[in-house]
Amino acid sequence: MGRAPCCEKMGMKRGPWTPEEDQILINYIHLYGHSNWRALPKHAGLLRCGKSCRLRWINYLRPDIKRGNFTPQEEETIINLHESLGNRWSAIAAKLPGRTDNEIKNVWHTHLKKRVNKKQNNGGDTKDINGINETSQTTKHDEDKESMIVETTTSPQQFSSSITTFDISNNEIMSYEDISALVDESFWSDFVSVDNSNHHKEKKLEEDWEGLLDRNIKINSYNNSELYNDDMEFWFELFTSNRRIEEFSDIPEC
DNA sequence: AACATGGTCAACCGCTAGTTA
DNA sequence: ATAACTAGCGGTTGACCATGT
Repeated sequence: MGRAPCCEKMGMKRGPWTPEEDQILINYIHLYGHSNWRALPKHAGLLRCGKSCRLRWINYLRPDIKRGNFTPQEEETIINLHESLGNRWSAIAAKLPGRTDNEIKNVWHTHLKKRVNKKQNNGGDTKDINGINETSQTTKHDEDKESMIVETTTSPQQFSSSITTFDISNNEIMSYEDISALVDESFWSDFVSVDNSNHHKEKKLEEDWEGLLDRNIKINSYNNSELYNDDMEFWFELFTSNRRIEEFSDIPEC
């Protein structure tokens, strides 16, 4: 069996993502989900390979990503899990809500590995990692885990700390309400079960998307100072509203 | 001030496993 | 059964930044 080519190398853009590309990707996934990464960039109008889009979404754009420094508790968890799981970063990430395997891998190689090695060389007192007394921290640790999960879905800071923001709330570009207007109640169930032969429905979806894309590209006015404020409000509102979270959770997992 | 060095992290590469036709 | 394809994973790279000399 021959290895399938990752993507068409010719004409595919590489390197850091621009805010425009991020916005296109996030808007597209809001509308259609990501059932087929390979086809996604073509339909979304992105000059990226599907793999790159997937990585960008999973490691950076996903709404439940928790940004910022790892807490001592998280670091402790990583060290403990690494001891039992080894370099299975995705398995470790599964135990840390809002953290990606890539991020955990990075923090392991840059901080934690050294710390563990040092500890082992010193004879290793495993009770106090990062200056934390494990015994006294146990209950607090569990509480922190709980609050960590809540924060993951409610804190607007995780988005404001991100380099990239999206002006989805800006009326001139594309508000969530705009997207919702395009996406009626039955959209997701219809879309998820869409029959490939149903060209009419697909055509309509394409038209909706192209209209959205057109608007965003035409405007092409990135005023970052405004963007940050509006963006933060948007995400805060989005993730503090149960109704919206439910709607958002309809995006199919891959 | 200029350069060297090391740390950080986003993104890419190549492989494997799973799924579909 | 198997070829073709996709998603996901872990390792690696390279750009950028901070700090040291």
